[in-house]
Amino acid sequence: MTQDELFKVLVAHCKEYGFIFPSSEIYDGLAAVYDYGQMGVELKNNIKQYWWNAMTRLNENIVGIDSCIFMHPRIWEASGHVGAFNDPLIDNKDSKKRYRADVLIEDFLGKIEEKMNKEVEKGRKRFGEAFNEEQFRATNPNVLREKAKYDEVHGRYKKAEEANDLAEYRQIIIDNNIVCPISGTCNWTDVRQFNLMFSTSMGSTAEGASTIYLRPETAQGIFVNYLNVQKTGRMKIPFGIAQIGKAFRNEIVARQFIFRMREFEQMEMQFFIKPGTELEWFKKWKEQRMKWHVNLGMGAENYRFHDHEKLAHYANAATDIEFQFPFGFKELEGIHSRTNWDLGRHQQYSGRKIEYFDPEEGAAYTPYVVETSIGVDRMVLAVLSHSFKEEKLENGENRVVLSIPAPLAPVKAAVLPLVKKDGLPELAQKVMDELKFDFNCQYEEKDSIGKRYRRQDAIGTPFCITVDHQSLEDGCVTVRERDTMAQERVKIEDLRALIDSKVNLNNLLRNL
RNA sequence: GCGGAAAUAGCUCAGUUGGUAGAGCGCAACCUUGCCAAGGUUGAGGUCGCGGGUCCGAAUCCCGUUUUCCGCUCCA
Repeated sequence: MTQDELFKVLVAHCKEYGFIFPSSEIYDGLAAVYDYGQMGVELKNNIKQYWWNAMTRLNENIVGIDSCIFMHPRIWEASGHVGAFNDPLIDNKDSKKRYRADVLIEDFLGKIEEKMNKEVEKGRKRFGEAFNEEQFRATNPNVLREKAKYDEVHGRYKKAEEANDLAEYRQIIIDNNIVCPISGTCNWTDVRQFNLMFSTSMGSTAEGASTIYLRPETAQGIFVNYLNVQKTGRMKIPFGIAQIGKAFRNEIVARQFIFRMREFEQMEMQFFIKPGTELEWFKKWKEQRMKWHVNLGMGAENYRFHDHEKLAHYANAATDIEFQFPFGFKELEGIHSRTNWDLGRHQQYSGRKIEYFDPEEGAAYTPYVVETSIGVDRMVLAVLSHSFKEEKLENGENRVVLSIPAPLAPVKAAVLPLVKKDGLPELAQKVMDELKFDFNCQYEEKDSIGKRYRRQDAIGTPFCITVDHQSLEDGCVTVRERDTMAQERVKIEDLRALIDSKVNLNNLLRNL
């Protein structure tokens, strides 16, 4: 089976066994929106708990918050999202390629500059020692011609940018005969604005309503609460604030199942530090986060760092932790050294002083930030795609099993009476009562025992506990392990400790 | 958003040159059995994605539309 086919089978499996459903399915679905089902939500909650506890319990200097999706609109101006999340896009009708209109124009300006520089180089060669670049640029007709063109286009471009004049963008492209690099033609569509932020209005009357955005990232909720947390929690630098929450991006194309959704969930931690120490902390968090991933036991070879060469406007170092998904190595988590850009901007836009008085330094500064940001849904997909296996058994039959790391498994144990008579269901219910407070358990008495084992394999239940006739006499049950299918007899009173030793999240956390 | 392909029962699919839908698995109840997807009986479940059109008659032909997949494009 190719990776492509495997992915399709996985998507079908997720639906069939109640992990992930297409949203609004009875109304034909809603593009790139998915709902978590009865199994998916358990898996997702376990992942979130693993992260939350790793952050807030294992680090005394990291605390959590839960900020709102609605935030003051000015926050998104300060963060740069209002500007940068708005791309003017244009399509070439012949090649069917889409470009950012502003990038096309900027590339064109770059080419003019190149031409000017070439003329200057020619002049330098011709005049040798006597060459005066400034004078040459001011007098050479070839250079002046290009310069005039550049100034004209640049002027129009800047004006259009300021006014957000989409028609003018297109006119600039047409007037200068800027062609598509693929088709070589100038057959362009209109320029359209794509706002990647969802907006809605707050206020119940139309007149009093103001436009607000659904947050495109959870990070800003942390930054705007920096002062609150630092002061009320008496936090001392270095310290971190963690948050899990929904974010929304109006992606032009959202695909690959839950890998890129329009509504998604993030787990972000912003770590506030002294300026100048950011690269040291960046390195530390890179290591820490990789350790958190590898600790799940899904194979260190399935992860890698991908350092960014082109950095975002706010960052002075950035890397991704990539995971080997069925469609290749893709970003799972981002770690960014965000400098003091965000806090600085909020200081500027809000007018509030956002600083930290460092007693050791005897001075105040705006803290630097190292961010770790991971997609919950991507994590769910990583676990599911890695765990999904189709095995060929000795008897020639196939078995579908989800080898989910036991502490993350939705159901920890299934309690199964071998037959539904002779008092076995009653004893099995007692076993359920023994276990249900500590673990998410399922009770099943329908169908043959083998079939029930397979059903539990398909949802990744680590343990099946079978109550048989002998159990009535010796108080022992059969514990069947998911991955090896090995069985052992265990006393009912020892079950809790045995299961706990394998599924307790704290065992994972202890290794961090 | 563009191009290509697809949509029939919960799932996987069949359905011939147009004649108002079938299978296997699954599901529910009961009987029999009991350690790796057993057997039997009975039953529920589909106006064939949606909306138009052609036709005496459309799951089937035509147009539109929605959704999904693949490829572009975009991706802090």
